Amino acid sequence: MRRTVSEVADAAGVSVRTLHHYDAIGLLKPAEIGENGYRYYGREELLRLQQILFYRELGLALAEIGPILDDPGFDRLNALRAHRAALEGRIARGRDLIRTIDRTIESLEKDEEMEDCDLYAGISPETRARWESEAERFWGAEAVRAAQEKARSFSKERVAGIKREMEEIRADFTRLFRERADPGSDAVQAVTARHHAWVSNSWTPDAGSFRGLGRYYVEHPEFRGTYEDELPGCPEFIAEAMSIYADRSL
Amino acid sequence: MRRTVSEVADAAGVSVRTLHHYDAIGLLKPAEIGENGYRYYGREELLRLQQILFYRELGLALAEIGPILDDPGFDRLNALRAHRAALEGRIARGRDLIRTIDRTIESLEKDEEMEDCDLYAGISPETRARWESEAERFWGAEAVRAAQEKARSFSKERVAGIKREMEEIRADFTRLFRERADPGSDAVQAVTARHHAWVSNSWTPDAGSFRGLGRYYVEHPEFRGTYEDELPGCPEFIAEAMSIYADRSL
DNA sequence: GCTTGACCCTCACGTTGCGTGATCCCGCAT
DNA sequence: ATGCGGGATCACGCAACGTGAGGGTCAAGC
Repeated sequence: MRRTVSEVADAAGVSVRTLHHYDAIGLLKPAEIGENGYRYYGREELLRLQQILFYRELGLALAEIGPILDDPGFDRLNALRAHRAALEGRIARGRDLIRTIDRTIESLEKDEEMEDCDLYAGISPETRARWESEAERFWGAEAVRAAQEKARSFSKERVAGIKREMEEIRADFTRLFRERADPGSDAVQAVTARHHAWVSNSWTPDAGSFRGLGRYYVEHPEFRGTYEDELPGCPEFIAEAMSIYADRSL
Repeated sequence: MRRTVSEVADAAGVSVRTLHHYDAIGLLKPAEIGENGYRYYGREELLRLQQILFYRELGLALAEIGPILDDPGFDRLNALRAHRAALEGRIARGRDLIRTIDRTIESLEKDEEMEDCDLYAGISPETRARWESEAERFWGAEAVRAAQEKARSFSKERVAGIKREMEEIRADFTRLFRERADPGSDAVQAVTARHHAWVSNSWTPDAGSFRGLGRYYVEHPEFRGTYEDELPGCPEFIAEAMSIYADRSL
């Protein structure tokens, strides 16, 4: 019932080197070492390896796994909670980074293809894909496809007009956000109503259904999140991101 | 206008060692090196450092930043998109890990405080806090506080009855999930109706409002996600997680 | 002119979790 | 005897610096 390194390695899906390493740092010692110096592992060690891999999978450092397995009275709960909190922090940070990257991408694209007369010019393919999947969930794939079909038939002037109007509403929202206007105020209501009317005129496949409009708008690059949810970033985001450092280094 | 290492380091918020390192790997060379061997930086280098820090902040590797800054024709868009995709993968993985950790924590707690007669016994403080904040967003802090007040006055028998009923509904849902029952089927409708009725009787501060019930239930440890959204994990999740490796190593 | 303290330099090892050789040993089949 | 498919032990390499060790330099006060 003794297994060699490669047998254990194959069975557990790790490399031989990994077993050597775990042995070297004292995390998993072989049950027995032959006269020839060979490492031999038993059932006990296999179970321990399983647990090691389980905690490793959770992202715990090898140095932390040893104590957890060795001390039965170890406070696994707190160890896990701490690790969980760290993970949440990393996720939140990752989301921030993605937002910044999206805005960077959009800015770069704006610079590059200013002449593009597409309705989606200046909006990253990622964001556009998100919009579309959002819209499909609310209105159905059929309705969205029909709307896109219709949009393709618009004249250049019509497209330019729509884009301008969209820009105006965007500018209004930006101003309100900047001023941290009360969501219940008349000014916000007016812009929201104008936005809703515009969306229903220009975009909504079924004008009768306003469900999800808020969330649809949520994904606009400038206003990510619902109105109550989160304040938007500055449009000159690159300048803003740079200024974090510029403030200190100039 | 020439700055020494520590001046630049203080201004940019990095360490002197970092500047040494960037010099060593050729990412940021000083504008000039004095006869004494001192590094002196100019405005040009400060701007470059800003950009380096900007991209570093996005999580790019130093080895990737050099080419981006040096080659004006470099495809920044694709570099950023690739990085974005990597970030999304990391986030998704992080969420999976957190779910597994939550279930592990809950299981450990179940083992430890089985005798706890609290309504929330066996549910992690994290999950409970999420439930509460969810509920507050739907019903308002006032209503939730009142409901908790009322719950505290329940007799032990009443609490036990509620928990048993909750367990039954949970078991029903689990079975349906396991069988991958059609969300529109009568069986699912029946359980959902029973659940709604139970929630409205036992918990809903305002019995007239069912808004958000779905999302409320979503956060139940066994069914994370809406019904259409995501299948639940096995209750004996630890065994399941372990079996990933057990299959291979036994 | 000398000391002092703050600042600069260049090694060079430590961190994390192994991957990837290089070189040598062991047992079994031909 | 020979070859091959395992073993074993170093030991360097990776990313992005942190952290001393040991030793020159600068500006200022005495």
